[in-house]
Amino acid sequence: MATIKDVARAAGVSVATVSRVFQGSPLVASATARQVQRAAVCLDYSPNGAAQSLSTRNARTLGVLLPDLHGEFFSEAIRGIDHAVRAERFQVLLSSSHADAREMISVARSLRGRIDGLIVMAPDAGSARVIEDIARYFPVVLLNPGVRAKSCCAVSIANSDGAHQVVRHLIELGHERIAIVRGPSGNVDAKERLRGFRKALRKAGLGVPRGFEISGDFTQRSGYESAQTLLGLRPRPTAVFASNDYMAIGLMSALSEAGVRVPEELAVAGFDDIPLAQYVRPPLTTVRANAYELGERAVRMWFDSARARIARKVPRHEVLPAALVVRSSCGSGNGAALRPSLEEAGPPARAVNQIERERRRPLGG
Amino acid sequence: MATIKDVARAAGVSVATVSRVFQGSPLVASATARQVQRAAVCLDYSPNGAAQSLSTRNARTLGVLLPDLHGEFFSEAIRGIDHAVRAERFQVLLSSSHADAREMISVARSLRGRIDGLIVMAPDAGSARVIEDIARYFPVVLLNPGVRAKSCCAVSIANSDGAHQVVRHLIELGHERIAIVRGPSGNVDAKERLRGFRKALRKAGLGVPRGFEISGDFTQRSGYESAQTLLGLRPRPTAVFASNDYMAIGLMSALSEAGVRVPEELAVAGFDDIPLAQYVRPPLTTVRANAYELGERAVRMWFDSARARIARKVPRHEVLPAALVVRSSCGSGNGAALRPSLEEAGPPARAVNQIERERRRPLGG
DNA sequence: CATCATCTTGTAAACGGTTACATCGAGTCC
DNA sequence: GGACTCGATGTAACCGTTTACAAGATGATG
Repeated sequence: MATIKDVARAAGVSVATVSRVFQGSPLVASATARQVQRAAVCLDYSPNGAAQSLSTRNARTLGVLLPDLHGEFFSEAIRGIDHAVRAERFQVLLSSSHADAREMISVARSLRGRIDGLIVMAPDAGSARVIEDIARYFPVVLLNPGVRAKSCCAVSIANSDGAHQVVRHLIELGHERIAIVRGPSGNVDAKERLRGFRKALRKAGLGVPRGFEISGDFTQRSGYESAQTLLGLRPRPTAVFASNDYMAIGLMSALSEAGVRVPEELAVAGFDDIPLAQYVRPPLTTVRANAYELGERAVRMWFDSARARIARKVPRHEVLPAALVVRSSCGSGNGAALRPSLEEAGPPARAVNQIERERRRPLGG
Repeated sequence: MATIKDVARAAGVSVATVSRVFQGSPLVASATARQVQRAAVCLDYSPNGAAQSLSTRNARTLGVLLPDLHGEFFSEAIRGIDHAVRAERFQVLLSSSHADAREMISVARSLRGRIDGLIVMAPDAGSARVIEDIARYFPVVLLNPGVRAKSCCAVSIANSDGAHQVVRHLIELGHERIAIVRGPSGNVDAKERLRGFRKALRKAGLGVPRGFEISGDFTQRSGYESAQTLLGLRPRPTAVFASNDYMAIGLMSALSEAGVRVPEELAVAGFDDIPLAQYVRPPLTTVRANAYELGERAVRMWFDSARARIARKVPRHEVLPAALVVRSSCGSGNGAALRPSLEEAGPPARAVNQIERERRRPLGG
């Protein structure tokens, strides 16, 4: 592989000049620049990234630490991250499936010199110390954090508010016995959604009967299995809020097998609005949590705070609004209505448009 | 940030010794090693990756070039890649959404010095030259290639065989008018699946009536929209093979809206066996293309060929068997039968077990 | 013509590691 | 006790860039 020296020799100039040419420096005479370029092409040269990183002390790379990347929520988040990162001509170094905190820290440390910063998704509570530790090495942006790490920016989804909206929607439809399938204990999203659920019921003066908070772990299977518990409850709930779409879909699948009609006998709602939510039967009423945008924003926030080195003392925390998406799995059923959050700060216009755009054209038109 | 020199000074040794300690070299007296370790912990030191890469000429990083990472197939593939890469204590540098060949090449070049090799997913035909070009820089493994690039290893899915199996299954169920919803033109997977479809019909002595090959682009929406075309066909097909699961799901959604019963009035089959395929109603008969394993194998293949520098002249090409997964969307309908390929080389035992393991437990047991 | 500013280019010192080679003690052997 | 071996450690060159600084060329200016 050709190095900068080879190019310099071939072009009859010094390495400094070659380096300047490749950085588009205006200090090089255009005739010289042309010569250098010719030599570079001829030798098939391109600069060595490691050497550049070492010399300039930046890697033009952002690290991404994820817990595990199952499912569409993650893949959408990564997509958002990738696009935003690429817009800055940076690269993404991805590392996922971190079992425990120690492993996470050791991976983060091993990235020193290869990345300029880190996007960390740590949905498990109790990792505050881990984050603080990592944040000593690089500027970190937290994705959907439960942990309010003091030293870094964060962007999260309005979990509690979203859950609140969807449950209020159920209540407005006349439901009074509403159950929830919870997410993994320890998971912050799950916890917040549960909080929103309870708050909505409390506000409406409804209680949560014993056994109406069923445990789950965000997998389709756990949704599927929750059906059994659910159908055994007396009095039976008339509606159920699954803490994410995967569980809602697993649940509906089980209900269909058991011959329980949705929404007539049991209304089902989810959370996340994964792309498939609109394609299951009946289409799933859910809460839009835009994973793509979540990733995108996190990256933008990172660059913002990297550019403004000053005032880093005040880490920002953005909350992405969640929007109720009404389809027919809860029986209100025209499959078209969309109810953006009214409580939410910030204009929901964007999300609405997005949803409008992706709506399927009616058949047989 | 502490450097190796700081540690050396603090421990009262030379940088060479510190370096040795961090590499676990046996040449260091254990007392000295302890001192160094203490100093390192104290200074919160960890080695600079860029410097290491520069010095050793390896980056312990594999690049991954993807076309775009929509949907679960990609996220599963990445997951497989990530796991396999991590098992070798390497990192993943991810770069996706490459619009055109030029961009792909320029990104690949810019990675020089930061990666040791590349996994490239290039489902568009005609990129052979791009690949060859990139392969001059690093060892490349192709993921699901249509292009038979001569200079690099590849791992792909038995697209044609899989399609052949599923269509034969339809034929065995008695269907004679079978349509296909095609994938994007130019996409190699799509092309192969179409080939398998045609072959199965030809073998059975069945023709493909005019208009029975409907165009699509692998998106749910295109599946949804294909319903309209499909229902307009005379004579109407009794079964349809959608070239991937997303389209099959979109299609079933449209059929449900149009009041067409699946599988009674129209049998539907897909391809990929994405996790959700078993949770839609009716559960989708499809072909298992294990994306996770695809990614995993690609990485393993890369390491194999990296270790055996010799005999690189003979790039291997693995084909991952595809297994028919019979659920009820085609009407054979016990939702349990699994028919592994009989034509397939290699033992299908593994895939079968996997499918068995993930089968949902019956409700109310 | 000497002086000076301006452009262009080169020299060489970082950047933070790795590692071939040299060195130095302490045993071991005869 | 000198030669030799062997294990532990240090010295310094090298990896491929960037960049502060020096320096040479050129043309303008007084």
